[in-house]
Amino acid sequence: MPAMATSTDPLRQQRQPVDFFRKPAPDLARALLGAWLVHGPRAGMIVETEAYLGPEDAASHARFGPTERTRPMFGPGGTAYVYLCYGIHQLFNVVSGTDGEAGAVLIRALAPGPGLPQGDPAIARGPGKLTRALAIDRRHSGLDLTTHKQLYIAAGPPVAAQHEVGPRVGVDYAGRWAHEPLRFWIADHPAVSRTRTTSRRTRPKPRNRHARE
DNA sequence: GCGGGGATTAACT
DNA sequence: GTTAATCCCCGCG
Repeated sequence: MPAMATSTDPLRQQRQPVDFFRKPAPDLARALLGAWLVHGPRAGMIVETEAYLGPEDAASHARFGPTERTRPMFGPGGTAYVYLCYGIHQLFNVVSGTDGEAGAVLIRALAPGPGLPQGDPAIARGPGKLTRALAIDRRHSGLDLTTHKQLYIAAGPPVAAQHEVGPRVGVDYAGRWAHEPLRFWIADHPAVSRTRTTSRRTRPKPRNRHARE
């Protein structure tokens, strides 16, 4: 029996075409849940995303207009945008919409697939960790995911995953944009990052509060 | 040029 | 809950 997929070869046939990416970032962020991010022999299923909009979005790199770093964000949907965060971590984004219209989707977490160790659900949990797991870095920024031989997005299982919505992570500086519901994740999936802050499970003890004052 | 800060992570206390 | 690691981007002058 075939059982577990150990190769990305079958995913090659499922590559998403340009039209898939020609939608607003929030729509693409939802559509990417359950899809595969593939880099050569390694792949993971996308379980968590964030949408970043154009110059109006105070949390988006597009807020300063196109620069050398952010130019891919202003390109056609289906382009890769990879940048360095905190001087250490490479963060991978999928550009949304049409050429000239800024927007991108940050991939925040993957469930390990072909080419990755299956035993550790946290191997690609977190935007900095998944690029390391798939060996993606800034050299991939600007590549066309709809035609590149090694790096692309492939359609996932036909069943649409149940997803949840919340504010984006790490953008407290962005005023009202910090609160917009632009983060999407597959409900209860073990590979989703920041589960503690998300579900505020850290609230164990109301104990004896009636004794106050 | 210079200086502040960030779409993070892991290892602390 | 706090912090170090670490570096390039961006705005300003």
